[in-house]
Amino acid sequence: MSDNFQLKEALDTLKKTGVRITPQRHAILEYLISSMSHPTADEIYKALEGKFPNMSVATVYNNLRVFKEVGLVKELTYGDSSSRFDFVTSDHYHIICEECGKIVDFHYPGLDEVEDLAAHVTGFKVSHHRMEIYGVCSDCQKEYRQH
Amino acid sequence: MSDNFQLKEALDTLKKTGVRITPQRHAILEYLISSMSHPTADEIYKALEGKFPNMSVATVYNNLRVFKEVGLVKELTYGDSSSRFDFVTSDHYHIICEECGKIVDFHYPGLDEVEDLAAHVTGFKVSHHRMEIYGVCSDCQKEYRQH
DNA sequence: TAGACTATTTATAAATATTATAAAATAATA
DNA sequence: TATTATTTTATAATATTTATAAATAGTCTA
Repeated sequence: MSDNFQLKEALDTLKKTGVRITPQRHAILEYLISSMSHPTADEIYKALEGKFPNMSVATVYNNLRVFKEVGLVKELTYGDSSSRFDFVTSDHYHIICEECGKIVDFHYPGLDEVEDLAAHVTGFKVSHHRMEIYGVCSDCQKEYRQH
Repeated sequence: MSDNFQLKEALDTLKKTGVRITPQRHAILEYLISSMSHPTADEIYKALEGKFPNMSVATVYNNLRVFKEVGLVKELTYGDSSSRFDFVTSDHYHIICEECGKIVDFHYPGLDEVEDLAAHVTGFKVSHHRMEIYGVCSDCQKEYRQH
């Protein structure tokens, strides 16, 4: 699935849900898809400074909220100060390096069983879950060995 | 396991790790254990205002950090603005109501298998994971039906 | 026990992320 | 084209958390 296709689909979703496709929105989506990372709002802002010299940070926040509302983007809140934003593709989880902060995707079938048990025990009507794993990435493990 | 026993154990941990047991620390721990909730730093601060009229917010933050470092407390970062702090007892997870924000504990064996797979696929050395489930609690489900 | 040293608390200021507001600009619609 | 609604910008406001320095309390040793 190419970046271009993902972008087209995303723009389609916006059209369907009646959200205007402004140049800023186009650029933010494009960046989220192509960057292959999980940028903060500020990182997005800085990355697009060249193209949009007078874009406001508020615009980035506003549109990330809009994208979240139509389900194109997920907000990730880790311990650190600022949220990170992830373009939603398929069911994948994240593993996060506690040394350098790198976030790597990995795929796993999904934890339906846990959801079912929790629903049964607590009486909740479950909508979704969140899971991530923490550790030290191979690069940082090497670092450690050298010192 | 009574609150009192948990508190004693916690104080013991502090002693072992050479962390001084000040009245403020005692009170914060006591509150975390007895409250059975997942308070924010500010909630803790407000709850102890009576006992310690001139305690600083910084003290709450400082000590929560200290407790985290010795493993007595976990910091939970959800989407909302402020972190919540949870006294670590045993391996349990949280299910969170999207309507009223209530957080309920539930026990589950632990997701070692996911950790192993992630470690294998990504080359990370895994230390721990985080998982929580979102849904609507039974109270809020009732609310909905009435309106 | 006195004195020296260290850890902790307090009070305050600072940094930072995010949201709110109002005016200007842009796009959509009739 | 005139009107209306949406979006962006610029700015200010809010709130959480951290940093700093002085004051206090606790610990240790001579």
